Amino acid sequence: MSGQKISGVKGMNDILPPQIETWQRIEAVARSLFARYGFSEIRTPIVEHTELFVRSVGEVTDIVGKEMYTFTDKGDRSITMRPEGTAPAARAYIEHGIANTEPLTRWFYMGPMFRYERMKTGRYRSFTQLGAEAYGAMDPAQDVEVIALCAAFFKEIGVPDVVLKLNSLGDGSTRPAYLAKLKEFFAPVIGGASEDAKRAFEQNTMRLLDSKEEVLQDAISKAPAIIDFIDEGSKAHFATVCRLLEKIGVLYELDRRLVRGLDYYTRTTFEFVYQPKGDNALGTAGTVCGGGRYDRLVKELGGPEKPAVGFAMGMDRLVLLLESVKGVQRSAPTLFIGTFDGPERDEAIALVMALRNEGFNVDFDPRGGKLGKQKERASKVNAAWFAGYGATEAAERKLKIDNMRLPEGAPKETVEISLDGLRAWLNDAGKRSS
RNA sequence: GCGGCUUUAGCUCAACUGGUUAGAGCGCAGGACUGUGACUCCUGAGGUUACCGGUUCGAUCCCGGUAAGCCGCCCCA
Repeated sequence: MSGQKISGVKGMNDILPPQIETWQRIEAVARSLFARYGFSEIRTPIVEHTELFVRSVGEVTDIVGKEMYTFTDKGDRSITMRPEGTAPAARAYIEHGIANTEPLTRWFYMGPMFRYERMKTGRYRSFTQLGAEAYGAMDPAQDVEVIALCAAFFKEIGVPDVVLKLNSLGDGSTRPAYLAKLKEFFAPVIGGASEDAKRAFEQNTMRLLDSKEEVLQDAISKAPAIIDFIDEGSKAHFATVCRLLEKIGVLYELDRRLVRGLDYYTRTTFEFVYQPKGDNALGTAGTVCGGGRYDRLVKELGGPEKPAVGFAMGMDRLVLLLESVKGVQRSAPTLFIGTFDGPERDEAIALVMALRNEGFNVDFDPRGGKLGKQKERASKVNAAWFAGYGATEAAERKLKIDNMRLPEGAPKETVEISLDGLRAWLNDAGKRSS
């Protein structure tokens, strides 16, 4: 009957304190930075009609082929929990006729995505993406703005060792010719490869280029690169993207074999990959951000002809990465006030609440108890300062405040502050302790 | 989806080739200090050794299954 423990669903994790603070920091930096770049936040539902993803992401991709959480709702509709954010954003863009009200639209979103995959570090069934979409600009400056936004984000958040990889897939006009060449090239060696590779060969030949299979490595290194086949317009576009990136000081690496898994990409594609010198906290899940241009997606989904560029970042991976380089940081109160039983306790509590309402980070122990225990508690929550408030303090209208963050073996440091001067002192102490 | 590894207290890990009351550190709780003070000392509470079954006189240890996690492939953020 009762008492049976129920665990969470495999691959879907809870985020609890103190780890939540890393998430909130990322979210805060994102909101502020994206706003400065002119991007507005959108929120779309977790689920969409299955058809949306089949048509945009591509029928033969693994995402659509075997990784979607799809179910039939009570109205007999086929519904899918979104496996990515670009298609829902495009759907909303079309559905609300945004193209009719503004020629240029820049959006971003954050939220959970769902894919039924084998679990690994940095790869979950429910994962969170932070993505941006820019509609309406064909100019290479738009590609560059989006890429620069990513680079600025990594810099601001303090993620080291991410390198930008860049490639161009062309506008699609020359792709059939390229694919034919590629198939021809791999045909002699594909026989010795795995079933996975053979399936890729048939259905999604470009994917072979980032296969890790031993028998294919030699061929991969010599395989024709799509960038040598692309149309003149795409070539010029790509050259400008590269030139502008150099101009604004964003470092990149050309990666002739960079192909992306979703069907809708055209022209510029890019990835930010975590490549530290030592241990890699992400293992083989090193891609932290992937994006590119998808000039035909909006039209293919029934909208107007509108070019677009965007990217998606894996926030779970970002969190993992930040924790591996910075550890988990926990916010702490500036001042912890200890209370005594007696008539002054009400005053002490009122003081705590008043200070909080004025914007100060002040804590106390609502359980009361011995002052020693309260001070222990203050130490546990890493309070910067501690002061008892009892009969003496109430009478003298001043606090004796102890420094709780003294280095090992240092002499005690206690300051006496009048209640009237407390706000000014806290302002100063808050700045120094955070 | 394929191959390999792992699972002992809330956390990190012990326990000789299967042998009886499964340990430690951290954390948590209490006391020394019957309320002006924490980082000291003492004490305590937590385990059907992931779950189900098998072999055995006897299983944390061996075998099978299930679940969860990890590594590589695949895929991708």
